[in-house]
Amino acid sequence: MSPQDVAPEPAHTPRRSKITPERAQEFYAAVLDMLRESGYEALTMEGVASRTRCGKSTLYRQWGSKPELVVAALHGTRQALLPHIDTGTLAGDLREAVRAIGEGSGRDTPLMHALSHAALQSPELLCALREALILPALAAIDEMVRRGAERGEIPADNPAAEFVSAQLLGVMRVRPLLEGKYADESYLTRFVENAVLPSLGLGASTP
Amino acid sequence: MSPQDVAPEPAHTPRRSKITPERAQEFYAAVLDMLRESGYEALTMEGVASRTRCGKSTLYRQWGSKPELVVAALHGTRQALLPHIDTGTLAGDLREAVRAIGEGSGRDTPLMHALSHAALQSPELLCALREALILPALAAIDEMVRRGAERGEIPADNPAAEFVSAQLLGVMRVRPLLEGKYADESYLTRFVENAVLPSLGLGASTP
DNA sequence: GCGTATCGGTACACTGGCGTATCGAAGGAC
DNA sequence: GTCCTTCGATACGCCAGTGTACCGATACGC
Repeated sequence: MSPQDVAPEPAHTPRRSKITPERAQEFYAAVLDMLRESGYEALTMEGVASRTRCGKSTLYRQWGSKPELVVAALHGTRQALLPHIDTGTLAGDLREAVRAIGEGSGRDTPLMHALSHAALQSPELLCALREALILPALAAIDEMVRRGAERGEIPADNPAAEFVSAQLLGVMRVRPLLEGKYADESYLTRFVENAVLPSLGLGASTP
Repeated sequence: MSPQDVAPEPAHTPRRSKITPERAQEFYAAVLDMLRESGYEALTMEGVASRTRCGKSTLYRQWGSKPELVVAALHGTRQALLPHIDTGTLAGDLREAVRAIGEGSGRDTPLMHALSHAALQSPELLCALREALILPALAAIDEMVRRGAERGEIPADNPAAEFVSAQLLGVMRVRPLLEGKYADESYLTRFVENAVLPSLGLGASTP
Protein backbone atom coordinates (compact mmCIF):
# COMPACT_ATOMS: atom_id res chain seq x y z
CA MET A 1 0.00 0.00 0.00
CA SER A 2 2.54 2.57 1.08
CA PRO A 3 4.69 3.68 -1.80
CA GLN A 4 7.47 5.01 0.36
CA ASP A 5 9.21 1.67 0.83
CA VAL A 6 10.13 1.52 -2.84
CA ALA A 7 12.10 4.76 -2.59
CA PRO A 8 15.47 3.54 -1.35
CA GLU A 9 17.66 6.58 -1.65
CA PRO A 10 17.71 8.54 -4.85
CA ALA A 11 20.48 11.13 -4.84
CA HIS A 12 17.76 13.70 -5.09
CA THR A 13 14.05 13.24 -5.24
CA PRO A 14 13.02 12.89 -8.85
CA ARG A 15 11.06 15.86 -9.99
CA ARG A 16 7.42 15.32 -10.78
CA SER A 17 5.65 16.79 -13.69
CA LYS A 18 2.15 17.42 -12.48
CA ILE A 19 -0.28 16.20 -9.88
CA THR A 20 -1.62 13.17 -11.65
CA PRO A 21 -4.63 11.41 -10.19
CA GLU A 22 -2.30 8.68 -9.01
CA ARG A 23 -0.11 11.22 -7.29
CA ALA A 24 -3.17 12.76 -5.67
CA GLN A 25 -4.04 9.35 -4.30
CA GLU A 26 -0.64 9.23 -2.66
CA PHE A 27 -1.36 12.53 -0.95
CA TYR A 28 -4.76 11.35 0.16
CA ALA A 29 -3.39 8.10 1.51
CA ALA A 30 -0.74 9.95 3.47
CA VAL A 31 -3.28 12.35 4.90
CA LEU A 32 -5.58 9.56 6.02
CA ASP A 33 -2.67 7.61 7.48
CA MET A 34 -1.55 10.60 9.48
CA LEU A 35 -5.09 11.22 10.65
CA ARG A 36 -5.34 7.65 11.88
CA GLU A 37 -2.01 7.89 13.65
CA SER A 38 -2.29 11.24 15.36
CA GLY A 39 -5.68 12.79 14.82
CA TYR A 40 -6.95 15.82 13.03
CA GLU A 41 -5.41 18.52 15.18
CA ALA A 42 -1.97 17.01 14.97
CA LEU A 43 -2.11 16.85 11.19
CA THR A 44 0.07 19.59 9.71
CA MET A 45 0.68 20.70 6.20
CA GLU A 46 4.40 20.50 6.86
CA GLY A 47 4.00 16.93 8.00
CA VAL A 48 2.10 16.01 4.87
CA ALA A 49 4.68 17.75 2.70
CA SER A 50 7.60 15.97 4.28
CA ARG A 51 5.93 12.57 4.27
CA THR A 52 4.96 12.84 0.64
CA ARG A 53 8.25 14.47 -0.34
CA CYS A 54 6.65 17.50 -1.84
CA GLY A 55 6.89 21.18 -1.19
CA LYS A 56 4.36 22.98 0.94
CA SER A 57 3.76 25.21 -2.05
CA THR A 58 2.36 22.25 -3.93
CA LEU A 59 -0.12 21.53 -1.16
CA TYR A 60 -1.25 25.13 -0.88
CA ARG A 61 -1.42 25.54 -4.65
CA GLN A 62 -3.55 22.46 -5.02
CA TRP A 63 -5.78 22.42 -1.96
CA GLY A 64 -5.50 25.76 -0.28
CA SER A 65 -5.72 24.73 3.34
CA LYS A 66 -5.72 21.81 5.70
CA PRO A 67 -9.50 21.40 5.99
CA GLU A 68 -9.86 21.40 2.23
CA LEU A 69 -7.10 18.86 1.90
CA VAL A 70 -8.74 16.57 4.42
CA VAL A 71 -12.11 16.89 2.74
CA ALA A 72 -10.53 16.13 -0.60
CA ALA A 73 -8.74 13.14 0.88
CA LEU A 74 -12.02 11.77 2.20
CA HIS A 75 -13.82 12.31 -1.06
CA GLY A 76 -10.92 11.13 -3.16
CA THR A 77 -10.52 7.78 -1.51
CA ARG A 78 -14.07 6.76 -1.00
CA GLN A 79 -13.39 3.14 -0.39
CA ALA A 80 -15.97 0.75 0.90
CA LEU A 81 -15.76 0.24 4.64
CA LEU A 82 -17.74 -2.88 3.96
CA PRO A 83 -17.31 -5.07 0.92
CA HIS A 84 -20.44 -6.32 -0.74
CA ILE A 85 -21.88 -8.98 1.49
CA ASP A 86 -24.78 -11.28 0.77
CA THR A 87 -24.64 -14.60 2.53
CA GLY A 88 -28.30 -15.37 2.21
CA THR A 89 -29.28 -14.77 5.83
CA LEU A 90 -29.34 -11.63 7.94
CA ALA A 91 -27.40 -13.27 10.72
CA GLY A 92 -24.77 -14.43 8.28
CA ASP A 93 -24.56 -11.03 6.71
CA LEU A 94 -24.06 -9.31 10.05
CA ARG A 95 -21.48 -11.81 11.16
CA GLU A 96 -19.60 -11.31 7.93
CA ALA A 97 -19.89 -7.56 8.28
CA VAL A 98 -18.32 -7.45 11.72
CA ARG A 99 -15.64 -9.81 10.51
CA ALA A 100 -14.82 -7.34 7.75
CA ILE A 101 -14.96 -4.42 10.15
CA GLY A 102 -12.76 -6.11 12.70
CA GLU A 103 -10.32 -7.03 10.01
CA GLY A 104 -10.15 -3.49 8.78
CA SER A 105 -10.35 -1.87 12.19
CA GLY A 106 -6.85 -0.61 11.76
CA ARG A 107 -8.14 1.52 8.93
CA ASP A 108 -11.52 3.06 9.34
CA THR A 109 -12.15 2.91 13.06
CA PRO A 110 -9.19 5.13 13.93
CA LEU A 111 -10.17 7.43 11.12
CA MET A 112 -13.63 7.89 12.52
CA HIS A 113 -12.19 8.55 15.93
CA ALA A 114 -9.74 11.06 14.55
CA LEU A 115 -12.38 13.00 12.66
CA SER A 116 -15.48 12.72 14.73
CA HIS A 117 -14.83 15.63 17.04
CA ALA A 118 -13.38 17.88 14.37
CA ALA A 119 -16.33 17.05 12.16
CA LEU A 120 -18.77 18.29 14.75
CA GLN A 121 -17.20 21.72 14.47
CA SER A 122 -16.90 21.89 10.70
CA PRO A 123 -19.95 21.29 8.55
CA GLU A 124 -17.86 20.60 5.46
CA LEU A 125 -15.82 18.03 7.31
CA LEU A 126 -18.89 16.39 8.80
CA CYS A 127 -20.44 16.19 5.37
CA ALA A 128 -17.33 14.67 3.87
CA LEU A 129 -16.97 12.18 6.69
CA ARG A 130 -20.54 11.07 6.38
CA GLU A 131 -20.40 10.67 2.64
CA ALA A 132 -17.08 8.89 2.64
CA LEU A 133 -17.41 6.56 5.58
CA ILE A 134 -20.63 6.66 7.49
CA LEU A 135 -23.40 6.65 4.94
CA PRO A 136 -21.93 3.81 2.90
CA ALA A 137 -21.66 1.69 6.03
CA LEU A 138 -25.17 2.62 7.06
CA ALA A 139 -26.51 1.83 3.64
CA ALA A 140 -24.78 -1.52 3.55
CA ILE A 141 -26.15 -2.55 6.93
CA ASP A 142 -29.63 -1.26 6.22
CA GLU A 143 -29.57 -3.18 2.99
CA MET A 144 -28.79 -6.38 4.86
CA VAL A 145 -31.70 -5.73 7.19
CA ARG A 146 -33.96 -4.92 4.26
CA ARG A 147 -33.10 -8.17 2.55
CA GLY A 148 -33.67 -10.03 5.78
CA ALA A 149 -37.13 -8.55 6.04
CA GLU A 150 -37.78 -9.33 2.41
CA ARG A 151 -36.91 -12.95 3.03
CA GLY A 152 -39.21 -12.98 6.01
CA GLU A 153 -36.52 -13.56 8.61
CA ILE A 154 -37.76 -10.59 10.57
CA PRO A 155 -41.00 -8.65 10.35
CA ALA A 156 -40.95 -5.86 7.81
CA ASP A 157 -41.76 -3.36 10.53
CA ASN A 158 -39.39 -4.73 13.12
CA PRO A 159 -38.80 -1.69 15.31
CA ALA A 160 -35.26 -2.75 16.13
CA ALA A 161 -34.29 -2.74 12.47
CA GLU A 162 -33.51 0.93 12.29
CA PHE A 163 -31.09 0.65 15.19
CA VAL A 164 -28.89 -2.11 13.86
CA SER A 165 -26.41 0.21 12.20
CA ALA A 166 -26.37 2.56 15.16
CA GLN A 167 -25.67 -0.35 17.46
CA LEU A 168 -22.79 -1.60 15.38
CA LEU A 169 -21.18 1.76 14.73
CA GLY A 170 -21.82 2.79 18.30
CA VAL A 171 -20.12 -0.15 19.87
CA MET A 172 -17.18 0.33 17.53
CA ARG A 173 -16.85 3.85 18.76
CA VAL A 174 -17.25 3.22 22.44
CA ARG A 175 -15.18 0.12 22.88
CA PRO A 176 -11.85 1.94 23.12
CA LEU A 177 -13.15 3.97 26.02
CA LEU A 178 -14.31 0.90 27.86
CA GLU A 179 -11.45 -1.42 27.15
CA GLY A 180 -8.66 0.79 25.91
CA LYS A 181 -8.48 -0.86 22.53
CA TYR A 182 -10.46 -0.98 19.35
CA ALA A 183 -13.23 -3.44 18.94
CA ASP A 184 -11.89 -6.61 17.40
CA GLU A 185 -13.66 -9.27 15.47
CA SER A 186 -14.23 -11.52 18.45
CA TYR A 187 -15.88 -8.81 20.51
CA LEU A 188 -17.99 -7.60 17.62
CA THR A 189 -19.08 -11.12 16.87
CA ARG A 190 -20.19 -11.69 20.42
CA PHE A 191 -21.98 -8.36 20.31
CA VAL A 192 -23.87 -9.33 17.19
CA GLU A 193 -24.74 -12.76 18.54
CA ASN A 194 -25.81 -11.63 21.97
CA ALA A 195 -27.23 -8.18 21.46
CA VAL A 196 -28.00 -7.23 17.87
CA LEU A 197 -29.59 -10.45 16.69
CA PRO A 198 -31.64 -10.88 19.89
CA SER A 199 -32.87 -7.31 19.57
CA LEU A 200 -34.26 -8.32 16.19
CA GLY A 201 -35.90 -11.35 17.70
CA LEU A 202 -33.42 -13.76 16.18
CA GLY A 203 -32.00 -16.33 18.57
CA ALA A 204 -28.26 -16.57 18.98
CA SER A 205 -28.29 -19.99 17.37
CA THR A 206 -29.92 -18.86 14.15
CA PRO A 207 -27.67 -19.97 11.28
CA MET B 1 2.69 47.12 25.25
CA SER B 2 1.13 50.45 26.05
CA PRO B 3 -1.77 50.29 28.44
CA GLN B 4 -4.04 51.97 25.94
CA ASP B 5 -5.01 48.91 23.93
CA VAL B 6 -7.13 47.18 26.55
CA ALA B 7 -9.14 48.60 29.36
CA PRO B 8 -11.36 45.64 30.26
CA GLU B 9 -11.44 46.24 33.97
CA PRO B 10 -13.41 49.16 35.27
CA ALA B 11 -13.17 47.70 38.73
CA HIS B 12 -9.93 46.05 39.73
CA THR B 13 -10.01 42.29 39.91
CA PRO B 14 -10.15 41.37 43.55
CA ARG B 15 -7.00 39.64 44.58
CA ARG B 16 -7.38 36.14 45.89
CA SER B 17 -5.59 34.79 48.86
CA LYS B 18 -5.02 31.17 48.05
CA ILE B 19 -6.47 28.43 45.89
CA THR B 20 -9.28 27.33 48.11
CA PRO B 21 -11.13 24.16 47.19
CA GLU B 22 -13.99 26.33 46.03
CA ARG B 23 -11.67 28.31 43.81
CA ALA B 24 -10.26 25.06 42.43
CA GLN B 25 -13.77 24.03 41.52
CA GLU B 26 -14.10 27.21 39.49
CA PHE B 27 -10.97 26.28 37.57
CA TYR B 28 -12.21 22.77 37.01
CA ALA B 29 -15.59 23.96 35.83
CA ALA B 30 -13.98 26.37 33.40
CA VAL B 31 -11.70 23.67 32.05
CA LEU B 32 -14.56 21.26 31.50
CA ASP B 33 -16.70 23.95 29.91
CA MET B 34 -13.94 24.84 27.51
CA LEU B 35 -13.38 21.20 26.71
CA ARG B 36 -17.05 20.78 25.90
CA GLU B 37 -17.03 23.87 23.73
CA SER B 38 -13.87 23.42 21.73
CA GLY B 39 -12.22 20.12 22.50
CA TYR B 40 -9.01 19.07 24.10
CA GLU B 41 -6.55 20.34 21.54
CA ALA B 42 -8.08 23.78 21.49
CA LEU B 43 -7.87 24.09 25.23
CA THR B 44 -5.00 26.41 26.15
CA MET B 45 -3.56 27.41 29.46
CA GLU B 46 -3.82 31.02 28.38
CA GLY B 47 -7.49 30.53 27.65
CA VAL B 48 -8.11 29.02 31.06
CA ALA B 49 -6.20 31.84 32.71
CA SER B 50 -8.14 34.54 30.97
CA ARG B 51 -11.51 32.91 31.52
CA THR B 52 -10.87 32.39 35.19
CA ARG B 53 -9.17 35.77 35.58
CA CYS B 54 -6.01 34.35 36.96
CA GLY B 55 -2.41 34.48 35.94
CA LYS B 56 -0.80 31.71 33.96
CA SER B 57 1.71 31.45 36.76
CA THR B 58 -1.04 30.33 39.08
CA LEU B 59 -2.00 27.53 36.73
CA TYR B 60 1.55 26.35 36.25
CA ARG B 61 2.34 26.66 39.97
CA GLN B 62 -0.65 24.59 40.87
CA TRP B 63 -0.98 21.99 38.13
CA GLY B 64 2.19 22.05 36.10
CA SER B 65 0.80 21.41 32.65
CA LYS B 66 -2.33 21.14 30.60
CA PRO B 67 -2.73 17.37 30.80
CA GLU B 68 -2.36 17.46 34.56
CA LEU B 69 -4.87 20.24 34.81
CA VAL B 70 -7.38 18.31 32.76
CA VAL B 71 -6.84 15.16 34.77
CA ALA B 72 -7.29 17.14 37.97
CA ALA B 73 -10.43 18.72 36.60
CA LEU B 74 -11.87 15.31 35.82
CA HIS B 75 -10.99 13.92 39.21
CA GLY B 76 -11.97 17.03 41.06
CA THR B 77 -15.49 17.20 39.72
CA ARG B 78 -16.47 13.59 39.75
CA GLN B 79 -20.15 14.14 39.44
CA ALA B 80 -22.57 11.37 38.75
CA LEU B 81 -23.49 11.13 35.09
CA LEU B 82 -26.44 9.14 36.33
CA PRO B 83 -28.29 9.84 39.56
CA HIS B 84 -29.24 6.91 41.69
CA ILE B 85 -32.10 5.18 39.95
CA ASP B 86 -34.22 2.33 41.24
CA THR B 87 -37.71 2.22 39.86
CA GLY B 88 -38.32 -1.41 40.66
CA THR B 89 -38.10 -2.76 37.12
CA LEU B 90 -35.21 -3.01 34.71
CA ALA B 91 -37.21 -1.43 31.92
CA GLY B 92 -38.18 1.44 34.18
CA ASP B 93 -34.61 1.92 35.30
CA LEU B 94 -33.30 2.05 31.76
CA ARG B 95 -36.00 4.45 30.66
CA GLU B 96 -35.20 6.69 33.57
CA ALA B 97 -31.48 6.43 32.85
CA VAL B 98 -31.80 7.59 29.27
CA ARG B 99 -34.09 10.36 30.44
CA ALA B 100 -31.36 11.54 32.80
CA ILE B 101 -28.71 11.17 30.12
CA GLY B 102 -30.74 13.04 27.54
CA GLU B 103 -31.42 15.77 30.03
CA GLY B 104 -27.74 16.14 30.83
CA SER B 105 -26.51 15.58 27.31
CA GLY B 106 -25.30 19.13 27.16
CA ARG B 107 -22.83 18.22 29.87
CA ASP B 108 -21.24 14.85 29.65
CA THR B 109 -21.77 13.79 26.09
CA PRO B 110 -19.75 16.66 24.64
CA LEU B 111 -17.13 16.04 27.28
CA MET B 112 -16.73 12.45 26.24
CA HIS B 113 -16.48 13.50 22.63
CA ALA B 114 -13.89 16.10 23.44
CA LEU B 115 -11.69 13.74 25.41
CA SER B 116 -12.12 10.41 23.72
CA HIS B 117 -9.49 10.83 21.06
CA ALA B 118 -6.99 12.57 23.31
CA ALA B 119 -7.52 9.89 25.92
CA LEU B 120 -6.51 7.20 23.48
CA GLN B 121 -3.10 8.80 23.24
CA SER B 122 -2.54 9.54 26.90
CA PRO B 123 -2.86 6.75 29.45
CA GLU B 124 -3.28 9.17 32.34
CA LEU B 125 -6.06 10.97 30.55
CA LEU B 126 -7.79 7.73 29.60
CA CYS B 127 -7.59 6.58 33.18
CA ALA B 128 -9.01 9.84 34.48
CA LEU B 129 -11.79 9.84 31.91
CA ARG B 130 -12.78 6.32 32.74
CA GLU B 131 -12.79 6.89 36.46
CA ALA B 132 -14.63 10.17 36.27
CA LEU B 133 -17.25 9.48 33.66
CA ILE B 134 -17.27 6.06 32.13
CA LEU B 135 -16.92 3.58 34.94
CA PRO B 136 -19.58 5.25 37.11
CA ALA B 137 -22.01 5.10 34.23
CA LEU B 138 -21.08 1.51 33.49
CA ALA B 139 -21.46 0.56 37.11
CA ALA B 140 -24.84 2.22 37.38
CA ILE B 141 -26.17 0.45 34.31
CA ASP B 142 -24.72 -2.89 35.25
CA GLU B 143 -26.26 -2.51 38.66
CA MET B 144 -29.67 -2.02 37.07
CA VAL B 145 -29.19 -5.16 35.04
CA ARG B 146 -28.01 -7.07 38.08
CA ARG B 147 -31.07 -6.05 40.05
CA GLY B 148 -33.26 -7.02 37.12
CA ALA B 149 -31.70 -10.47 37.08
CA GLU B 150 -32.07 -10.71 40.83
CA ARG B 151 -35.76 -9.97 40.52
CA GLY B 152 -36.03 -12.61 37.84
CA GLU B 153 -36.98 -10.24 35.05
CA ILE B 154 -34.20 -11.64 32.92
CA PRO B 155 -32.14 -14.79 33.28
CA ALA B 156 -29.09 -14.42 35.47
CA ASP B 157 -26.89 -15.48 32.58
CA ASN B 158 -28.61 -13.44 29.91
CA PRO B 159 -25.86 -13.06 27.34
CA ALA B 160 -27.10 -9.64 26.27
CA ALA B 161 -26.72 -8.27 29.78
CA GLU B 162 -23.07 -7.42 29.46
CA PHE B 163 -23.72 -5.33 26.36
CA VAL B 164 -26.39 -3.04 27.72
CA SER B 165 -23.99 -0.35 28.81
CA ALA B 166 -21.99 -0.61 25.60
CA GLN B 167 -25.21 -0.26 23.61
CA LEU B 168 -26.25 2.86 25.47
CA LEU B 169 -22.88 4.57 25.55
CA GLY B 170 -22.22 3.54 21.99
CA VAL B 171 -25.37 5.01 20.58
CA MET B 172 -24.74 8.20 22.52
CA ARG B 173 -21.37 8.47 20.89
CA VAL B 174 -22.37 7.66 17.36
CA ARG B 175 -25.57 9.64 17.06
CA PRO B 176 -23.88 12.94 16.26
CA LEU B 177 -22.13 11.38 13.33
CA LEU B 178 -25.34 9.96 11.97
CA GLU B 179 -27.66 12.85 12.62
CA GLY B 180 -25.41 15.80 13.30
CA LYS B 181 -26.70 16.30 16.81
CA TYR B 182 -26.40 14.69 20.17
CA ALA B 183 -28.74 11.93 21.17
CA ASP B 184 -31.76 13.39 22.88
CA GLU B 185 -34.15 11.79 25.27
CA SER B 186 -36.68 10.86 22.64
CA TYR B 187 -34.16 9.03 20.49
CA LEU B 188 -32.59 7.27 23.44
CA THR B 189 -35.99 6.23 24.69
CA ARG B 190 -36.91 4.73 21.36
CA PHE B 191 -33.55 2.99 21.31
CA VAL B 192 -34.11 1.45 24.71
CA GLU B 193 -37.64 0.39 23.85
CA ASN B 194 -36.87 -1.04 20.46
CA ALA B 195 -33.35 -2.36 20.74
CA VAL B 196 -31.99 -2.69 24.26
CA LEU B 197 -35.02 -4.20 25.96
CA PRO B 198 -35.73 -6.60 23.07
CA SER B 199 -32.11 -7.73 23.12
CA LEU B 200 -32.69 -8.74 26.73
CA GLY B 201 -35.82 -10.60 25.79
CA LEU B 202 -38.11 -7.99 27.27
CA GLY B 203 -40.95 -6.90 25.06
CA ALA B 204 -41.35 -3.23 24.31
CA SER B 205 -44.57 -3.16 26.25
CA THR B 206 -43.08 -4.40 29.50
CA PRO B 207 -43.92 -1.86 32.18
C1' DG C 1 15.31 20.10 -29.31
C1' DC C 2 13.29 24.07 -26.89
C1' DG C 3 10.31 26.77 -24.14
C1' DT C 4 7.42 26.86 -20.45
C1' DA C 5 4.81 25.52 -16.77
C1' DT C 6 4.98 23.16 -12.66
C1' DC C 7 7.44 20.70 -9.55
C1' DG C 8 10.36 19.97 -4.93
C1' DG C 9 12.76 22.56 -1.70
C1' DT C 10 13.93 26.36 1.17
C1' DA C 11 13.73 30.86 3.30
C1' DC C 12 10.90 34.25 5.39
C1' DA C 13 7.68 36.85 8.20
C1' DC C 14 3.89 36.07 11.13
C1' DT C 15 1.01 34.09 14.60
C1' DG C 16 -0.15 31.72 18.77
C1' DG C 17 0.65 29.03 22.55
C1' DC C 18 4.16 27.37 26.02
C1' DG C 19 6.59 27.86 30.11
C1' DT C 20 9.51 31.11 33.00
C1' DA C 21 10.55 35.21 35.38
C1' DT C 22 9.33 39.19 37.56
C1' DC C 23 6.55 42.70 39.73
C1' DG C 24 3.08 45.26 42.49
C1' DA C 25 -0.73 44.42 45.33
C1' DA C 26 -3.69 42.30 48.41
C1' DG C 27 -4.92 38.69 51.97
C1' DG C 28 -3.88 36.36 56.16
C1' DA C 29 -1.14 35.46 60.41
C1' DC C 30 0.69 37.38 64.17
C1' DG D 1 -0.15 47.58 62.15
C1' DT D 2 3.49 44.77 60.01
C1' DC D 3 5.35 41.13 57.51
C1' DC D 4 5.24 37.53 54.45
C1' DT D 5 3.08 34.72 51.34
C1' DT D 6 0.62 34.07 47.24
C1' DC D 7 -2.05 36.09 44.03
C1' DG D 8 -3.08 38.42 39.21
C1' DA D 9 -0.83 40.31 35.55
C1' DT D 10 2.49 40.99 32.13
C1' DA D 11 6.77 40.64 29.57
C1' DC D 12 9.99 37.56 27.46
C1' DG D 13 12.23 33.91 24.80
C1' DC D 14 11.19 29.80 22.50
C1' DC D 15 9.18 26.75 19.34
C1' DA D 16 6.01 24.95 15.87
C1' DG D 17 3.01 25.64 12.28
C1' DT D 18 1.00 28.85 8.70
C1' DG D 19 0.95 30.75 4.31
C1' DT D 20 3.83 33.35 0.77
C1' DA D 21 7.69 34.05 -2.10
C1' DC D 22 11.34 32.61 -4.58
C1' DC D 23 14.64 29.36 -6.51
C1' DG D 24 16.74 25.92 -9.66
C1' DA D 25 15.45 21.62 -11.77
C1' DT D 26 12.89 18.99 -14.90
C1' DA D 27 9.08 16.73 -17.34
C1' DC D 28 5.99 17.72 -21.02
C1' DG D 29 3.79 20.09 -25.23
C1' DC D 30 4.95 21.54 -29.45
